[in-house]
Formats: sequence, C-alpha cells, structure tokens
Amino acid sequence: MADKKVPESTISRLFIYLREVTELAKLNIRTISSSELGERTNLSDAQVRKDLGYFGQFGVSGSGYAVKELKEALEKILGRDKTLKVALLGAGRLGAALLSYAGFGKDGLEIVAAFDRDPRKIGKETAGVTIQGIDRIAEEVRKNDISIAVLAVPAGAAQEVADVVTGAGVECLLNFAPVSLNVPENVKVKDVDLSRELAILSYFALKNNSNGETG
Amino acid sequence: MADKKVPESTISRLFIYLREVTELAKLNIRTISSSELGERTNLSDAQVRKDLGYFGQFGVSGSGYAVKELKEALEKILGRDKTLKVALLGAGRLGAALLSYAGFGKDGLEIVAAFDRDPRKIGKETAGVTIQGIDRIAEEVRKNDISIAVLAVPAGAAQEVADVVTGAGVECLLNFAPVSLNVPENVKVKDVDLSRELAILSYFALKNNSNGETG
DNA sequence: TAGATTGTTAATCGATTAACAATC
DNA sequence: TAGATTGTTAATCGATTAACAATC
Repeated sequence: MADKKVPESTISRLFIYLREVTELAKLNIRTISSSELGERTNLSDAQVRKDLGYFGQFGVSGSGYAVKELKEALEKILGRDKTLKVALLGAGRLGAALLSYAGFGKDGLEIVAAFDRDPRKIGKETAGVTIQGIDRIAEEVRKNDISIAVLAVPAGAAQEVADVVTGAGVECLLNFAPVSLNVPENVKVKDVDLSRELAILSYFALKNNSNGETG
Repeated sequence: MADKKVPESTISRLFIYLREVTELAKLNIRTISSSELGERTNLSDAQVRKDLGYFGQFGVSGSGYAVKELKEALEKILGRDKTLKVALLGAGRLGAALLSYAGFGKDGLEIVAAFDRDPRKIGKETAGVTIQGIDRIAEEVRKNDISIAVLAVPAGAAQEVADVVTGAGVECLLNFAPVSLNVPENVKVKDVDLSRELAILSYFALKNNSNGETG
C-alpha cells in the first residue's frame, strides 16, 4: 500500500496531461504514445511515463495509451469526479471576484460559505452566498464539511484568519495574501501571488536586456 | 564574470526576503540574522545564506544583515528600480481586469499597449490604453520597447498570438491561457493557471480525507 | 577574548533523464 | 516475426541541507 511519495510537480503535470488528452478525445484521436504526448506538452517521453507510472499501468507496449481510458484514469486520480466544499475568507474586492468566478464549479469546487470581519458586509449576499462574521467560521466548517479555505484577506489579517480556520480543522489553504503563513505541519498552503509571478518575469526580462547589451 | 546559474526558486525566494525586510524596516529593526529571517519566512538559515550568496556578501559575521542595506541590495538585484513596458494581448474580461489592476505600477511594470482581434473592441480605451488590432503588434513592440507580453486570450488563440509576439522580439510571456505554448528557446514563459492551482490543492484535500479514513 | 553569525564547501536528498528488457 | 513503445531501474543532474573555518 505504502506507495512511494508522488512529487507535487508530478501532480501538476498530471493536470497538463489531462488537458491534452481531453483535447485529443475531442479530436477523436484514439491512442497516443508518451513521446507524442510529451511533444504536445513540452515534456519528455520519459517524464510522461514516469509520472503516469506512479499511479499504475495505463499503456500498451507497442501502441501507447488509449486516449479515452487515460483521460478517465487521470480524472479519477485527480478527483475530478468529486466536489469539495470551500470557505471564502474575506469578502473584499478580490473575494467578491472569486465568489462570482464561474471556474470553481468546473474544477469540482463549491464555495459554500463566506466570511468577513467588517460588520457592514455581514448579512449581505453575493453569488448566492451570505457573508458571515468570522466568529462563525468554526461552526460552519464543521457543519458544511469544508475542506479548503481561500484566504482573500489583507496581509495584516491573514495569519490570524489562518489560525482560526486551521484550528477549525481545515487542512488546505489557498493564500492570496502576500505573507508567509505559519501553519501546523499537517496543513497544506498554496500561495498565489500574481505580483511575485510578474516580478520574477520582469527579473528575467531585465536579465535578457543586459545580456543583449554585453553579448 | 560567468556567475554560476541562479535557480529560479532562489529568485522567487528573494522576493519573499525583500517583502520581509521591507516589513522589518518599517518596524525600525536594524539588523537580522539568516536564522531569524528564515524563521519569519519558513525557510532555513542555510537557505537564506545560500540564496543571498549568489549575489554577493551582504552580511556581517557575528551580527547578521543590516536590514536597510539588504533591502536596498535586494531591490537592486530584482530590478525594482526600473520600469518595464508590457503589452496586453486580449482585451476580454480577464484582460480588462488586468488593465485596471493597480498593482502593476507598484511592481515596476506599465501596460503601454493592448491588442484584440475583435474589430468592435479596437479603438476603445480602458485605463488610458487604446485597444489596437493584432496586426499592429510588431510595430508597437518595436516603437515602445516592450519586453513583456501578457496573454489573456482564449486557449484556441494563444499559440498564434504567442507566435506573433515572440516574432516581434518579445522574450517574456505571462500566459493565462490553459495551453502548453511552443516558443523559441530564448523565450521565457510563465504560466498562470488559477484552475490548476486550485485543482492541485483539491487533490491534496482529497488525499487528506482518504488518509483520515484509513489511518 | 568569547560568542555569534557569516560565506562557502561538502554531503544529502530528490527529481529528471537515459537506458533497456519486457511485451504487445 | 519485426517494429514500436511501455514500465522500471540505474545514472545524472540540480537543489537543499549540514557543517565549519573565517571573521566580526
């Protein structure tokens, strides 16, 4: 049972493979080899086979992978068939945008509760969800079986809110606040920081510029 | 001169250090050791010193790093003093949101041109930028010295637009379209896919659930 | 000086890539 | 059968961590 640990980078690529085979299925392509799939995703054939190998044997020697079956296998592995409950922390500008973001449903996620500290926001409704005070977090998490919390609060409030929500038993956080959160070690945090992505890119742009000058 | 190659993960962490020392400077804290900085960012002291070591010697044995100097050094390394020109490709819903996104300026980036294929959008203005047809890309890139392109077009159009813009000499792309782009090898692409981030997180949430059941 | 902390080299760890026997 | 391609093990590569002499 104790499968070897799967790298997060593998999980991330699995979604890329799924995207591709979904496309291939639409085009009525029946089978694909690891090297073809790798070409389409800018990855190596070895990488494709290794990644899939963590989860079983999906291919056929000599002919490759059946597109339809691989698609279904990936959907199952990645839990695309299940719906998870999400709590939104912070109903400001970003929070409101996320509440009305249509993509969540497609990804098997459903925002079932939203919280804010601002008394003027409490009781208001956006996209079918009523905003509640943060003192209600623990009870709502339990009641609704919430497994993911999205932190869309200001940087200064993020740690406190993270404490409350992890204290209530939530183990997965998507953190939009630009701070390094301290959480218990069973909790998984994913930081999303568009500013930083852009900044990294601009670092490379600057480097290219100066290379151009000297080289 | 030929400095050893700096890992992208190091660059990414440099922004985290910068965020932290900016905070420390506000609090009038004068010096910080690698282990204290590591504690505040959930990284090890060795990691902090290694990362900084790629760019020079900023610390003082026995006392650590001068906050103000480290902040200034990081800003310089990361190019926070320079402004780069950005082209926005695709002026749909996401594109419009990015155009009005206030954070770009803070990050040393300026959207100087926007393009869309839809004739009904061409000529319209958002946030001070007039939307142009995609046939104008090459000339505008040259004229404005654009070094970064943000792709906010539908998946089906992304590759074609990427070809045009890289053909015009842009070497850094921020790609919001959920496709694997093929670009020349001197071009740096950064994919931003909120759906995938969420999906990865939900994968971990599901795994935690099933662990809970069996363990 | 004694204590603290750096910068850097060496050791470890983990992920990617290459290779190839097994198999369709 | 011959050709193609898998699954998996071994080799390589690169990043993180540990260790410690140098230094304030």
